Amino acid sequence: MILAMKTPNATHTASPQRQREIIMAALACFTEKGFPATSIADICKKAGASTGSVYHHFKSKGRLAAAIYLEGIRDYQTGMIDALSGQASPREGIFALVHYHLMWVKKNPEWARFLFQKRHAEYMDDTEDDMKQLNAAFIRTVAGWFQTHIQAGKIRPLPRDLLIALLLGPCQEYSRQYVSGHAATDVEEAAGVMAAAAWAALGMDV
Amino acid sequence: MILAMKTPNATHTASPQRQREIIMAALACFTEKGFPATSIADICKKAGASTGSVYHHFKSKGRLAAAIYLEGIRDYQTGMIDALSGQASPREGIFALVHYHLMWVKKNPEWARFLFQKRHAEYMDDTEDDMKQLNAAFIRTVAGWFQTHIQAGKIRPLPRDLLIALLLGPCQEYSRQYVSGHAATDVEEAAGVMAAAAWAALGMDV
DNA sequence: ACTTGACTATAATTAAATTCTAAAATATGA
DNA sequence: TCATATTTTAGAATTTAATTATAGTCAAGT
Repeated sequence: MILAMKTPNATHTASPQRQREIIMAALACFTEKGFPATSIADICKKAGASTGSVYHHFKSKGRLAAAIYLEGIRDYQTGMIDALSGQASPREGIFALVHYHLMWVKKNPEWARFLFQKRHAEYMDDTEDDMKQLNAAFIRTVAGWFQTHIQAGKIRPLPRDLLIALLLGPCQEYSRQYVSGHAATDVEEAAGVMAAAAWAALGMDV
Repeated sequence: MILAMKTPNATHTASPQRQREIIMAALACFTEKGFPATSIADICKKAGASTGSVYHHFKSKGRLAAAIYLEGIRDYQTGMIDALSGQASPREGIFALVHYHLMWVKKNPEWARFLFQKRHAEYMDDTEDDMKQLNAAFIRTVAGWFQTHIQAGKIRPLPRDLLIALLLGPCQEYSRQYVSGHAATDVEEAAGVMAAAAWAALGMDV
C-alpha cells in the first residue's frame, strides 16, 4: 500500500519486454535512417528507454545491431532448412528454397530490408564469430543436401561455391532490389522464374 | 582567344598525388579493418598526411569512402559496358559480361573487396544521389542492350529486375565469397559455369 | 620580392558512444 | 509481511573520434 499503485506494470515493463522494445525500436531506426545515422538517443526515444537501459541489455550499439541481425538470419535460415528438408526430390528442394527465400522477404519486409540491403556488415566486427559460425552451418547443411543428390546423379557435380552462387545469388540480388523498391516484378512471378532458372542451372534431368 | 586564366572547370585543383595517397591509404585501411574501425588518424598515419589535409581533399570520412567507391564502381561499370558493346551476338554479350566481371574482381582484389564485400553502403547516405545515378545509368544501359535482343527474339522477354538478378546475382555472390576467401573454385572455371548458366536462363536459341 | 591561393599541420571544438553511480523495481526467503 | 539481494533503470560524467578553425607553408604569377 506504500507505492504499489504507482506502477501498474503497463508503464514500467519488465525486462524481457523492454529488451524487445529496444530491439524493435532499433530495427525501425536502422531500416529507416541506417546504422551510423541512428544514435543511441534516437533508439532510446523510440523505445521509451534510457541509455543505461540500452547498455544494460546490449554491450554496444554494434552488438545491438548484431543481435537484430542474428535473430533475423536465424529465423530465415531455419526456415530455409525446414523448407528444404520437407521436400524429397531435388527439384522440389530447389523450388522450395527459392520460394521460401522470397516469401520470407515478402513476409518480413523490415527484417529483410535490414538483412539484405547491405546495410549490415559494418558492425559485424563485433560478432564475426557468431555470424561466421551461423552462416557456415547453414551453407554446410545446404551443401550437404546437394551432395547427396549429386551422388545420386540428380544434381550437377558443381563445387559448393558455384552451387550457392547459382541458387542464392539471383534470390539475393532480387531481394536487394525488392527491399530498395527497385523491383517491378512481384514476388510470386520472380520466384517462379528464378526457381526454374536455378533448376536449369543445377538439375540434371529433363 | 584569351579566356579565363584560372583553371576552367575545377573550383580548386587538389594536389593529385597527395589526394591519391590518401585514397590508397584509406582503401587499404577500409579493406583491412572495415570502415567504422578505421579512424581518420589511421588514414593519416598510413598516408603520411595530416587530418587537415584529409579534410581539405574530402568533406568527410564518409565522402572519402564514397569517392573510393565511386572510382571503383566507375571503372568496373565502364569496363562492363565496353565488354558488352564489343560483342555482336547476345550470347557473346552475356559471356563477355560474366567474364569481365570476374576478371575485374581477380585483377582488382582490393577494390573488389571494398565494393563487393558488403562493407560499403553505410556511408552512402552522403552520396546516395551520385551512387544512384551511376547505378541507374549502368542498369539502364545493360537493360537497353537486353531490350534490343529481346525484340529480336534472341533473349527471353523477362522484366529488367529478373534479367539483372539472373545475370549478375550469381557473379556477385561468387565475388563475395571470393573476396572473403570462401571461394574454392578458380575464377576462370567459375566464369565458364556462370556464363553458361546465365545463357541457359536468359537466351532463347539452341 | 610580393601577393595570391591552394595545400598542410596542429590546436580547438563538438558530437556521440560508452561508462559510472545510485536509485527504483522486482524477486527471494524467512 | 518484511528484509535483503538482484536486476533493471535513469541520467550525469567521461571518453573517443570526427569535424572545424586557425595559422602557417609552398609554388607560381606579377
